[in-house]
Amino acid sequence: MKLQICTQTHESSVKKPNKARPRTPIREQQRLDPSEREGIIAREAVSFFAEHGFEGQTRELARRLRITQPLLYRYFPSKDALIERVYQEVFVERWKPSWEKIITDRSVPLKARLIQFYREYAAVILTYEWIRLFMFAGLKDLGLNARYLKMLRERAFERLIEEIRFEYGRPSTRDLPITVLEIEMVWGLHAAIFYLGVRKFIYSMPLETDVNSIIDAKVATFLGGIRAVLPAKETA
Amino acid sequence: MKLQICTQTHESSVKKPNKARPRTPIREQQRLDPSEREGIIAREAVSFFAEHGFEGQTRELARRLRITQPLLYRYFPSKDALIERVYQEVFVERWKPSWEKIITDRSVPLKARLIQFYREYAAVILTYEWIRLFMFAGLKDLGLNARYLKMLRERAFERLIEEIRFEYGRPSTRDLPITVLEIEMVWGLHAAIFYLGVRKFIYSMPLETDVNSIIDAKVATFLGGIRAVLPAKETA
DNA sequence: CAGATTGTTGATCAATTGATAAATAACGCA
DNA sequence: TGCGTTATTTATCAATTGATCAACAATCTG
Repeated sequence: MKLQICTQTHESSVKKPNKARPRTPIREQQRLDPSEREGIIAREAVSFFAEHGFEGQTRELARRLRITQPLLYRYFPSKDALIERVYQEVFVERWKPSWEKIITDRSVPLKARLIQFYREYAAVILTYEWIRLFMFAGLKDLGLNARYLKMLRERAFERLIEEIRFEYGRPSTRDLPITVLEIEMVWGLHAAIFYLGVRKFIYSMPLETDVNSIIDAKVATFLGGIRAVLPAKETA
Repeated sequence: MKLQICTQTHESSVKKPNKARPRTPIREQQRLDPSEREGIIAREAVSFFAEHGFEGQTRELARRLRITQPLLYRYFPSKDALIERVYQEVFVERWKPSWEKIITDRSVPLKARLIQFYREYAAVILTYEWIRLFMFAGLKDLGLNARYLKMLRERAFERLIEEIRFEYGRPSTRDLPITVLEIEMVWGLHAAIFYLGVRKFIYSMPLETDVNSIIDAKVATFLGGIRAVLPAKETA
């Protein structure tokens, strides 16, 4: 018997065919356009599965949506299909192609590029939904995480190392493959940022520090440290 | 009317009283001493829940143990009690009090102490069971993770910072509280190591490098970096 | 070997839970 | 206003799943 909190977006459309139902102003169930309903379900599913994991029950999700459980199956053929949509919504849609441009824009100093990229990237992944869903997905296996990280490596990490090589006058990664040490350094930086999200959204430990300043510091340390593991300058 | 598949455990038990069973060396069901059975169940539960999460079904756990599902309830009053035992087994039993001595033993150079501690600590937590159970517990909430990390901070991190302060001639943490920056540096080191386990056991990404050498490198970087954030030397 | 003790199993319950189909009702259109 | 379309609900199924209890049987004791 919970308060009928209106879902902010629809209640106004109610008075559509006039008639002015002077009844309780309480939100009524309504018929929505399929695409709109589907979007609402998908959005709520993101939040729901992030909180409860993929074992969360469709009935409770429906309750949060203030619809009945079978209606979910009108829009998604199965629970797995809904989860697939959640992945799409979070791990694909939230990737910004502009990040790749930031990294490679040599008109900007390298350090500034790194800071800008990691700040923007952190703003996306350091959220309750992203961090928890990524972890839930990993524990469930599925190749999702490996696939995502492969993309992250190709689109961001490898370009990033190429830029660092260039900055310090080292051979291109096309001529001299990325070394284990180099990629390990990048992983280390990534770990530091990602772990902030783990502490906050999985361990429930409030961060005592500003994320951006942590990122700035980590990037500075990173740049200082990676020089030591770069391949030698092209001799002769 | 189900087929009476003999549950592999009894058919041979027919010829009951001893007599040197030269029969197939196949595992026999047997009456075990309660304490022994309990230990076996607890051990398998650790492995089982680490793999499937706490939503893993008691029936499948029982199948892995080659016992029937109700027998679990002879030794543990509920599934939650069994899970509680799993926590105990992994997060309490595996903590080594000797670690605290390693950190504070000033007859050994600081860097060597740090390396020894983190190597030993990593050997314990960088396991399939530890990493995954810790993450499952975190996602399920429960205060477990916060409690564990509080202990880790008190028993290890704070002593560690005290030793670093001493090494560099800074005021004791008893006189000057640990700063946010200091503890954040330690978290960073911890994150780097922990993330190795996440990559391996949650993302299923094989590590290409020796863990110990990574630890050595991280500790070295850490020691170099933390000097910069230590409080000023006691003046006058 | 008889009888007691108790570790173990088979049967079963009640609550969940993903999924389906028929009934209901809101909306658009003539 | 009446009718068709279809978004939504009600009712329900079948498989799961944590938990209980009486029956069974292995081991011990006298």
